[in-house]
Amino acid sequence: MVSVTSATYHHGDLPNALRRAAEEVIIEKGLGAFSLREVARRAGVSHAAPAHHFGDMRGLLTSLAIEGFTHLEASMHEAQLGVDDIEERFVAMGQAYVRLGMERPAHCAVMFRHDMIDDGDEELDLISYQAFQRLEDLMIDLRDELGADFDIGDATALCWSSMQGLVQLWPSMQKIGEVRGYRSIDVDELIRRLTAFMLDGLRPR
Amino acid sequence: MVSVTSATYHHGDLPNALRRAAEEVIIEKGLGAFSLREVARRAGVSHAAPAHHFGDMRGLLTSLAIEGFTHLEASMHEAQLGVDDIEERFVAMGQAYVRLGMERPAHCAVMFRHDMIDDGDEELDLISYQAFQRLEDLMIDLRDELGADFDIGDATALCWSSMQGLVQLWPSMQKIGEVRGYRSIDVDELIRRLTAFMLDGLRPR
DNA sequence: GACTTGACTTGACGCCGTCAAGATCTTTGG
DNA sequence: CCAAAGATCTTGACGGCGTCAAGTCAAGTC
Repeated sequence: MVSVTSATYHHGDLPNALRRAAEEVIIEKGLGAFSLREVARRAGVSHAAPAHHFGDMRGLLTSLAIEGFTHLEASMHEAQLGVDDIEERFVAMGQAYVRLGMERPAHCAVMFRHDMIDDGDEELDLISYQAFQRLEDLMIDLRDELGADFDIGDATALCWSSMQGLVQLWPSMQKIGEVRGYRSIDVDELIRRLTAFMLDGLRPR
Repeated sequence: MVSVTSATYHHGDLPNALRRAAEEVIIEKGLGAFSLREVARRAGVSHAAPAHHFGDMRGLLTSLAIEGFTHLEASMHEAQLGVDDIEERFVAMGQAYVRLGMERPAHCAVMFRHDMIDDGDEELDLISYQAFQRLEDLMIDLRDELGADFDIGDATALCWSSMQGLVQLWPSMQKIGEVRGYRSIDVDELIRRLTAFMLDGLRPR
């Protein structure tokens, strides 16, 4: 007979189950109504179980943030694979960023919340910096291939800000769109048009 | 003798005092550690006093958000006064937006948190839409005076997103700047350079 | 001067995060 | 093979929290 106890008493992979439950709660009720006890309840464990794996609430959310940056870094990497044209790579990068915001809103809600995650965490520091560098590297390639001479820091700040801002403002923009009776916007298409503006701004005149 | 009781038992202007206390708490501890009871404590009233004026926590935060949009709308209006050149007006607008994010971080932390404020509030709806329209009107002027033919919705989305994203990402950018040993950046100057990129992108080629 | 109204307090409730202690299963060392 | 050690999770307790109900107090109204 196989050991059933190991599947009941010892959860198979509780840390992951807790992250998934946390994601659920944040998506359903928002980060403002997040509750560690509710997360434990959904994962089918006692209210104090999360503490063993994550220390406290901050630890769990930090873990979610790390997961978010990991996904972001991977998505931005994959988006560029097999795309030769630098401008198309720029578009793909923007689409990858914003698509993550749409598909994983819970992670995005947490990734820059310095008041709720552990800013000093080394793993978080590392992976978020790597994600930033993916973007920065692209901007360097872009400058070189366009033969432009813009400041890398400025351009990176602009692109990063627009994408992050779009993710955050998306619900508000949708609302305005509804008020005006627009038909719902395709995100990928919008990003294509916004990146076109930015490319025109970065191209040498 | 003047009535002292009205200054003790009846607070002079408790709603405002509570908003100021709330702002303090959010700035000091972040929105994640926000507590209505702490706000009441700082305002020197009992823990249930806020309910009488704002109903509940959501009501107080909604009131803060309304204040934030009101300031934003006013700042964007004032920033354009007496500035004739359309491009300079564009720069001034961006500076006004981001400066509000730096000077009133508590308001900004709340303004787009649909999970913590009352989205159905009429006053909030109205003032936020007015603020949005200030930006949109500028984009229309910009298009006309530049003789361009870009889509107003796209351009507004780009500018709004960049400014909002910059406000949100500012701490992270500062951190990266420190790691690399940059000297601290002047926000107004950064906005000037970023808006220059956007203007180049929007100008007819 | 009784009565109503608005402003605030007090007390209670259940939920929350966290800590300490205990229970249960797994692994290890002899 | 079995006991000790350790990892995993539970139970119970604590104070703080948001909110509701009831009460207290000042001020205006007739």
